[in-house]
Amino acid sequence: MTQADRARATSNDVAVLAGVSRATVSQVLNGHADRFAPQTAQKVTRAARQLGYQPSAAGRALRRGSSDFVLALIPNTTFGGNLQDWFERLTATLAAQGFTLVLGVTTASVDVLDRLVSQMQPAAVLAFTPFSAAERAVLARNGVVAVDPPSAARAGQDALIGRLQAETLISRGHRRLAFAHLADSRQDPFGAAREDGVRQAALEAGLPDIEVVGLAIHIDEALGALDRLRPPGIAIACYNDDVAISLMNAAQLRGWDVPGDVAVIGMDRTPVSQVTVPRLTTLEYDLSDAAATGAASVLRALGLEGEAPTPSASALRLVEGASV
Amino acid sequence: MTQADRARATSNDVAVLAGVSRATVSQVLNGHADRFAPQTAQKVTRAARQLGYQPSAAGRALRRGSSDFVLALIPNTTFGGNLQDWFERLTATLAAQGFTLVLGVTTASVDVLDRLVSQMQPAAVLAFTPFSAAERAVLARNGVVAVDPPSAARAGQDALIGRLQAETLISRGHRRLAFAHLADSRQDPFGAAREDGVRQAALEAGLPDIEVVGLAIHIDEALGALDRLRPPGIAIACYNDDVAISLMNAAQLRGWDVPGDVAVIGMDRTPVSQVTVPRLTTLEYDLSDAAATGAASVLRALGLEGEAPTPSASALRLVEGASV
DNA sequence: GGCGACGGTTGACACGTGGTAATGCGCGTG
DNA sequence: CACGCGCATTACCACGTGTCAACCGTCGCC
Repeated sequence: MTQADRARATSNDVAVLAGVSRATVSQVLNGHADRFAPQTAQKVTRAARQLGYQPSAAGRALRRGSSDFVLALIPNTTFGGNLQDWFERLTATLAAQGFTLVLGVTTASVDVLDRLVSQMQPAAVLAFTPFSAAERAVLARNGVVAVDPPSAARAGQDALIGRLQAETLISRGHRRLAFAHLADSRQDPFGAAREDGVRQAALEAGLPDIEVVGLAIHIDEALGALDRLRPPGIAIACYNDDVAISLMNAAQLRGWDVPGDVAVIGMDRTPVSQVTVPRLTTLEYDLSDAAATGAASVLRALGLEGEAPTPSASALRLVEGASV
Repeated sequence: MTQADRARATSNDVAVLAGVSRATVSQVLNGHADRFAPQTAQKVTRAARQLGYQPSAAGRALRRGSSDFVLALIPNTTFGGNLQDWFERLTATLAAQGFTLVLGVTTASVDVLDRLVSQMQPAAVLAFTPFSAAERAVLARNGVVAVDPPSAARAGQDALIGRLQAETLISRGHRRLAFAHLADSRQDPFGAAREDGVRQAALEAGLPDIEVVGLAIHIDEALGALDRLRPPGIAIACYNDDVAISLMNAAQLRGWDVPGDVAVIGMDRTPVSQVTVPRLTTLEYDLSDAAATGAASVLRALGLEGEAPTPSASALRLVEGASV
């Protein structure tokens, strides 16, 4: 009732209310309740709840040398709408373990990251794309745990994406397959694994090896890439929907029919991909799966519980359009 | 050279190197340098620079009750334009005043914000969209400065956007103008001001009042909205590029020529907007302007220097396509 | 009955900072 | 020459937390 009425309650307030010393409060609330009599621990937890006690982040950070913040570096790509979903789930999972998620942006200069990390002293830094050497140095210098994107699981997931794209194309009768990368490799961290997934599926189906192109989101590059693939009769698995839309429009400019002459499948199911003519066939990725993976990685890196989740195709859903 | 070689330097390290007491260091570095002999102050600042001294955020926060973090709440909308650029500039401006920018995401539940704010005790919270009552309550309870979006400047900027869209359409000879909102008002916080901008420009040009539609990014809604505008001979200023692309594709499905029968102008210059057929005419917004506005608002709210910047059209650039 | 053992609890310290009361010093004046 | 006065510098405290060594009471054992 009077919870959180006034200023923040300190561990001393809890101690007074529970009739024990502050040291007891600290130990009970930090996982050492077994050192005390059960009724003492209960008194403490009850008092803490009654006061709505939340330990001061500043005090904790000062004493322990690192905060309870987990810094997630979001890539430069535009925010998909489902980022919010991802963020909410990761926040909830980490909050259950006492961590608080905050966001940073990966910038060209590491100075920003340096300042951010040295100020916040986060418990861990999580990224989607592999850390650069400079970034890794900054993190090491500040003694911060760097949580790499779970490359194994991630690669497995990406291979699944490529495989599913290829199988969709093959099931529609296409026999000459290609993979289209996003040219800027900085924005295409998952392309290699997806390309491999497409290749594997093609080989297993007894098709010839796939062809590979790369393009930036620019109509001239899309035209060039399409010409190199020698339509008609080409089926292209694309790194993302933007690449797919670029190629689709290039095909229209060249007078090729989609999907008759050029088949295209994307990835991400961006809103725009569902208003194109023809509507884009693409894959939707349930980010809650990625959130679980990310949270597990963080917890494991911090030495807490957390099993390595296996990549599951259940997070991938085929969005049927008319481009294959 | 040996700067930042090992662990963080403390104010004590600076004091030892400068040959003074720690309190002297604190006062000199906290704006009370005039209380000391010039050469003493110089010794301190020199030693601090040599060691790369940065005061511990935890220590400061513990002592002062609030941290030097500024929390920016990014809206749920797809963040058109270059978030990275905006983030970098705002970070730089705030860093010059000793503040560090971190990002949070606005979620439906305020619990996330509550936890974030109570943990971080930020110096200020900055948002793009007006705070809800619940959010404001959370901030007030935690004694945190809430920096409202500079609605006046923001509205002025949005009015400029609408005006520029309208003027572009008018200059191409279009006489029946419309504005297309994004249906989900939660994702369309700036639509009203932009619609007004279009309307004003139309009235000043002696044209009839504009028509207004709203649509989600879905082809059926786009078709419905287009039909309500009774082509041919309609020129549509759109809330963003996604809306514009949707309407362009709807026009193609209905057999209307773009821009002959239906003219469309977007906003944001998303990558995809430049590979459409025809290429979309749109506006590009230099986010550094918004960053300057945001930074000034924060500094003013914190009682520091900062003049209110006026909205300038210089931040807006017309990207010539072939859709008008 | 004395002594060691042991579980339960607590005082004391350190983390790094910012501010305030007090100290030392030098210099001018009576 | 002594005294006081102003100023540069210093000692100390508080912020809230986590942890360790030390303490205390009780029990078992010889």
